[in-house]
Amino acid sequence: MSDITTTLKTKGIRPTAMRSLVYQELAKQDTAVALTDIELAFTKADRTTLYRTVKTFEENGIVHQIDDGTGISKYALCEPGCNCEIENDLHLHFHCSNCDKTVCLTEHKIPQISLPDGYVAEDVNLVVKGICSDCSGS
Amino acid sequence: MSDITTTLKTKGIRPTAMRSLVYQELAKQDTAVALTDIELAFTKADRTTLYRTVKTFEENGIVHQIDDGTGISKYALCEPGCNCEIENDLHLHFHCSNCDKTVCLTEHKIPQISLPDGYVAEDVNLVVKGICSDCSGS
DNA sequence: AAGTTAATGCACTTCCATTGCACTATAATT
DNA sequence: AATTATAGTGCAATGGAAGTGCATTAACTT
Repeated sequence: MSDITTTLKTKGIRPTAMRSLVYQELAKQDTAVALTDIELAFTKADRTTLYRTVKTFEENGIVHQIDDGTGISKYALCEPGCNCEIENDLHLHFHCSNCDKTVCLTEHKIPQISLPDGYVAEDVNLVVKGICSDCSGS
Repeated sequence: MSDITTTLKTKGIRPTAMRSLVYQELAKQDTAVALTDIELAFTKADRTTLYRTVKTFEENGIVHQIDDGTGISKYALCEPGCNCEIENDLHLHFHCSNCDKTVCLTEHKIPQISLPDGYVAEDVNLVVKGICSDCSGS
């Protein structure tokens, strides 16, 4: 039984062939990818299946969804030990306006935010837009 | 000549009747609004016109666009003296998952973010999701 | 192996953002 | 004031992405 199969089972997901492949594809990425990107990697699979696969991953804490401000949802595998639910564990994301790639800066945690009275924070999303190291040429 | 007309002219925008009305409508709001909201306020005007009006406002620094993670763009008038372009002037936004309203917390500035080498920041977007004071009942 | 439950694929819908083009109003020029 | 240029507005249509319903197929259970 492969590593991926074990991982999926551990998270309470039935390890189908499709899911293993999608997991593998996500693991290959060094950036967060859009559903369309995944779709291009699996021309034979249906978009809906990929959509639901990713959603399932998300619900089970295997993937986190990133809103980088482009209006297109991006997805990335959670790091080992990542706990997306815990606010303190949230990291920031960087979106390159040149190559349009979005990366997780997992080592950069989001600072504590103070809110006005009566406001209750459940989730924090911090996206920095600019030029990534690949594009800035430095 | 009305205040609004003057404001528009100062920003280099031709002060048409439509634009003054849209400005007025935005000024009334205490939250950031979606294009659809503006559309509902002006049933006689075309959606495209409103769309382009808001875009014009945005390009000329009268309005800033907010991506609150719902996938729907929200717009809000810039505060007097607001300079959306200057990174230090960026404030955070709060999106209530109960009433679906998005507010600008202009007094809450975004802390300085450190990035890995080679990354150049141009813009920072910080959205906190949770329950707003109206909905939390406190 | 039979039956139950979940996953997949297809078709379709919805929602918002955006564009092209014709028409109209505004501002500039004579 | 009439003419021309420039910019704004409205209508129609397109496109992209997210999401849903249902029939089919595959995966687990006993």
